[in-house]
Amino acid sequence: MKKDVINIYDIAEMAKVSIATVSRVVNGSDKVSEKTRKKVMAVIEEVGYTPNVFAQGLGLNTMHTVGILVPTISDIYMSNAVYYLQEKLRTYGYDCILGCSGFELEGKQRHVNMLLSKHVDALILVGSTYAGNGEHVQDTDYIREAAQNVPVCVVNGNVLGENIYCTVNDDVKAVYDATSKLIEYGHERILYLTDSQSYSAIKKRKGYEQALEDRDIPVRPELEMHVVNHMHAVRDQLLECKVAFDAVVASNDEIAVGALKYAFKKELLVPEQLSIVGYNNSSVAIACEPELTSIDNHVVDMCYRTVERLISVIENKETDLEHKVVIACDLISRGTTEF
Amino acid sequence: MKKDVINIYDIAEMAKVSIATVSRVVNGSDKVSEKTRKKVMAVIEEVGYTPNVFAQGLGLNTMHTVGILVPTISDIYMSNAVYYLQEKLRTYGYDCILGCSGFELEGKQRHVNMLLSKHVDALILVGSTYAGNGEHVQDTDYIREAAQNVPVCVVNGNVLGENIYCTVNDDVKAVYDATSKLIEYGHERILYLTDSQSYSAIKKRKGYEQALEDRDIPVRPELEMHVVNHMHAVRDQLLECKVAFDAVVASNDEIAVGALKYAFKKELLVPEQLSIVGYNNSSVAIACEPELTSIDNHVVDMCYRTVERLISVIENKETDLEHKVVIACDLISRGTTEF
DNA sequence: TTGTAGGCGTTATCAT
DNA sequence: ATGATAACGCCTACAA
Repeated sequence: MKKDVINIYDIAEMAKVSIATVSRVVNGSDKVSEKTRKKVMAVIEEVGYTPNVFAQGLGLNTMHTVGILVPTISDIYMSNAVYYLQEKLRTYGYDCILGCSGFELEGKQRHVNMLLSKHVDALILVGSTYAGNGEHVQDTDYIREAAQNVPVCVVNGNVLGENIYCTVNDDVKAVYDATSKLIEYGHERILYLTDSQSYSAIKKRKGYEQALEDRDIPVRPELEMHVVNHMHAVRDQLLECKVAFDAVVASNDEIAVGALKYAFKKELLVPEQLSIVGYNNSSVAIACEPELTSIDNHVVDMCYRTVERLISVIENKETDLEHKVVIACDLISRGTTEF
Repeated sequence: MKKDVINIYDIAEMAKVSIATVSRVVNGSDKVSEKTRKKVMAVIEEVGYTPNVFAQGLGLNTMHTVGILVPTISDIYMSNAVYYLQEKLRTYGYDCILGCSGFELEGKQRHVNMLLSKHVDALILVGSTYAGNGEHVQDTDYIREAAQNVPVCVVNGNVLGENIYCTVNDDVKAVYDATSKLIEYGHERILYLTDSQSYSAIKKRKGYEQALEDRDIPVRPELEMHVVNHMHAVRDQLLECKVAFDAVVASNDEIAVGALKYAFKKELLVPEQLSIVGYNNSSVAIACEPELTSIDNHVVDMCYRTVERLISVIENKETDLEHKVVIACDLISRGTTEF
């Protein structure tokens, strides 16, 4: 079944040169006469020779591969990010190897080690879940440890440490602006809904609270609700709770759609009686009716910037890059708000 | 920056044994005395030694890795599939390396070769785009070629060839049943919407046509529309077209939601004046209102079965497996149909 | 410009 | 049960 694999010796023999010469041709060395190069290339093309990556890796200790880790790929945000990351990496000649770590520390550590053991040239962690919640700094120690071996990038999270490069959204400002708009339009009882305590969730809440404080509106704890990340669950939770509210800021679009379903059930007019702002500007934001006003976090930019910086670290060994780059967000206005 | 990597010689020296013994311990050979094993393990644990995968690969020509190829990961169906595939593969000790090939032949070929050049132990192609459209059989030649090196699995597509294993949905039956139901409920002018000519799209249309024919309802070409896979595009296309219809069967949920948006714009009552059936039972199906009746293709089952069969091929070298396994679909009834 | 030879870290086949 | 040693396929000084 298996095709017999041909190696550098075969090529050398067929082209009547030494393996060193073949190697030079393959690696584009300029110390080869044009004539020999042509001769060798002809043979290579003819038999379709590809260098054995293991042997290459053994000597060079690299495979031109970067490891991408996400908590779960089964999430629109993550899968988009992975798509753009790998697309950009390809243009630089890097392939990627994927890991889904789950949200628990143990899984994260195991997967980081798995990727490191494959000798990836770098590690990209996608999602603020990798940034811990700021309370237990030691929860991100495994990242700093990994960074001793290869450069580590964190997309949408901030982790301090040498050889770690972060790209984050300006979540505080985005939510601050959205909340401010809601206040401008007369809303005072604004509900903040989130499903996590991650780095970015915390920043979003901060933006929410700051907007209220700046307008001297009290921040009420009962208006900061923790929910399960599922549309129906959010809807039901809202139906059961007794607090009054006239607007919702959600930490992702699914949650926001859950709020929309709540309004539908209660026969509230949207946006007149209930305004809703989502986050991520994903496809569910336009699947619903009215369509969701949502904050676009520019995943494409984030990913491209991340890869560009990473490449400059890998190839130029630049180590004095800014450790954190901030990407602005956009408010995309649709039918669930008056603005 | 880089930690000095320790190797099998270091361990051997520290444990005062030969590298052969260390290798045996690492690989769980039973030809090692309990005493030596303990001694060696102690050293390994202490310094945290992991075998170099390149060196291992060089000798064994495998990395316990399978390549997963999708046209794009930025698609709910694909990202879910990848998630379940890699999850299941992990339980068998295999990691995965991901490629996004796009929908063009050239990209597919390039990525298959890329994955093969990494010496993956197997290849999994996700999506009926890899099955070609049945017209140009030679378009799948590169898959048969790849199958000469490693087993190839196709999820949701059928490709003939030795060492190729396919898992497909019973799309014909699923759409046949859904269409039949619509007919039972009095619909006669049923629109079939699709965005592709892939293997599975063709099967869906076949189910649609057969259901009509079996009830002596003529199959009208103008009721089989090709659309762009985007909700708004579908809505607009329907708004412009002049054919009358009272039901829609779509080849995925996004398209179905597009039809729903059309109904909303035209102020049609759903499901009374327009019934809609989607496909994939994805998250957009429950984001809209009324929620979408959709055909669930049991991605989880598909993926698990695929991996199980693959493993039995890899590990037991079983080659007499059925080349095609069919997984049934379920009709999930929601608000866009009367049933 | 080209060739020779040593090394990369394992695994596996021999002896012992 | 253990150890010595030859592959595995490539890269790269160093020699010619």
